[in-house]
Amino acid sequence: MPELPEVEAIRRRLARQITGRRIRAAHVLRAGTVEARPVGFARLVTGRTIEEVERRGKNLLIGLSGNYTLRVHLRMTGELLAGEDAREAFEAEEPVKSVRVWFELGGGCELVFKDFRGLGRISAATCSEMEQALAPLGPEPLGRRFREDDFVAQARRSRQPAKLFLMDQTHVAGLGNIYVAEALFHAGIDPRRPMQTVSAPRLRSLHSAIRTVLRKAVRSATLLYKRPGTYRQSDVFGRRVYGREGEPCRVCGREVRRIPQGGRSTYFCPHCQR
DNA sequence: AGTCACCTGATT
DNA sequence: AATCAGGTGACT
Repeated sequence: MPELPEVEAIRRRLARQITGRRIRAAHVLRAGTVEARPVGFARLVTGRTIEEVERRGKNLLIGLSGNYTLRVHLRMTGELLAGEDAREAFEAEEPVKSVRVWFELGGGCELVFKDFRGLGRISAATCSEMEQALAPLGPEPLGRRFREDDFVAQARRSRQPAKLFLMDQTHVAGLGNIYVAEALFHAGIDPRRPMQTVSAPRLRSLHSAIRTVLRKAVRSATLLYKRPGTYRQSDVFGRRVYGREGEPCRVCGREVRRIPQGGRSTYFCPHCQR
């Protein structure tokens, strides 16, 4: 489900709920979800205190005492819920099918990783191991290290179609199918066009479009996550092209098209994006 | 660079 | 029965 803005919204909510709490126990209900043997995983995290909740790209990073980090990647349908949210999630499901990992925290608080498709992943490692694992990720698009010249230079070297270039987390971290489509529309770039052939001015406008689109989405996702679960990203954000196949482009009125790229759907306006 | 597998469910 | 779904990594 989530791309950077949703993960950021989840992070903010979670930080308030679980920071400072101790992990009293961890239960792995589906072995495939953790990247370790379940017992080993539980042993690694139990007894540690949650010091912070951070985000890198689409990864949630839960900083634990003793220089440990818990990494949660929600993939398509993962949810990480704490406190009230966790309790509700548990109670709403009888029998419990989609809860994959369950943590008992101090003060009777719970932390639940739910994921009906089971593609999400959780891992635990020392901080330095985790840094290594995350090293391939490109810069945070909303951070200072996402520099326009670097982005343009990298783009000019790539023959990848624009859509695939942006989906590749090593160039920029945190974009997914929706926000790539929206950013490319904003910048007026055809998603099929090899990055190399996009003009420098357009690449600069893409750099800025990525930030604008994401900033706006973070704001809206953060507001909507006051009630997690009820949230459907597609209802929310003022999408220009994503999911609008056959509907009129909001700028030129022509039909928005959908094409397959990299095994997934790309939405764009062939008139506005060249 | 492209395709597929990983899972489950909703929709056509 | 087939296709689609906001992601990623492992294959050819």
